[in-house]
Amino acid sequence: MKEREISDKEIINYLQDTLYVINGKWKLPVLMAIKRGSTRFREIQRYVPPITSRVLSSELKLLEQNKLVTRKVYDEIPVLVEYTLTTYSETLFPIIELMVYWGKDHRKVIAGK
Amino acid sequence: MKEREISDKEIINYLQDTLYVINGKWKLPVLMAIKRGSTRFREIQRYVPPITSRVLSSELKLLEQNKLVTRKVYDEIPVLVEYTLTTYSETLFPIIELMVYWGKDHRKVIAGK
DNA sequence: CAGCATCCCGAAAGATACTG
DNA sequence: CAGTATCTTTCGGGATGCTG
Repeated sequence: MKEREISDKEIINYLQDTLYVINGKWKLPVLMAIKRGSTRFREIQRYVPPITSRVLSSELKLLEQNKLVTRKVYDEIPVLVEYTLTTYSETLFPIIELMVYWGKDHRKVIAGK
Repeated sequence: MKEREISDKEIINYLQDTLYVINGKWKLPVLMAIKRGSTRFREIQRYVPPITSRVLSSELKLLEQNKLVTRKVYDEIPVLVEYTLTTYSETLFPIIELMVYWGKDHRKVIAGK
C-alpha cells in the first residue's frame, strides 16, 4: 500500500517539530550520556560538561515530557534517582548517530578550507 | 581496516558540533526549501513562513560559511540572486529526512498519550 | 545526592521601516 | 528583488547559593 505524499508544508512542520524536541545544545548529549551508561543525575552532569544542574534538571524534564526518558525514584536515604531511556527513544538514535559522524567529518571539511 | 573507537568525549564533541551547525528553528527548513526548488530569496522566505528577511539573510550567510549553500549573483536589473545547495550539503539530507519522518511519528506519540 | 531558587546576560529572533 | 538598519522582546543558558 502506497503512502500518501507529504506536502511541502507538512515537511516543514514535521521537521520543525523534531527540531523543537531536540533543540538546544544539551538534549541529545544528555540522551547519549544515558545511553552510554550514566543513569544518575551527577553522572550525567559529569558526562556532559559543563552543564549546570539547573539546566540539566530542566532538560531532563523536557525529555521526560517527550517520552524519551524515564525518571525513577528509589526511596532510600539519601534519595536515589535513576534516569533511563524509553524504548521509544531508540527511534531517535539513528539520527543521533548520523549526527555524530557528520560532526566528525564536518570538522575536516571546515578545517581544510 | 578497523576504525579507532570514538571516545565518550569525542562523541559529545562531534554531536555538539553538528548541533551547532544546524541550530535554531530555521537552518534545516531553509535547506529543505532550496532542495525542493526554491532558489530565490523571496521564494525561500515564502516556503518557510514566517521567517523574516533579516533572519533569513543571516541564516543563509551561516549556511554559506558551513559550505552547505552557494550564493550566486547575476548582474541584472533588478539584481538576481540564486541560492543552491552544494554537493556537500547532500551529506546532511539523510539526517534531515529522518528528522522529517521522526517528527511525523512523534506527533502521534505525544497526541496519543 | 539530586535538585530548586534567584539573579542575570548575551544571543536568537520578531517588528517595522527603509534602500540600491 | 534582495536585502540592511534599528529597535525590542524572548529565551536559552550561566553563576551562585541553598535544601531535604
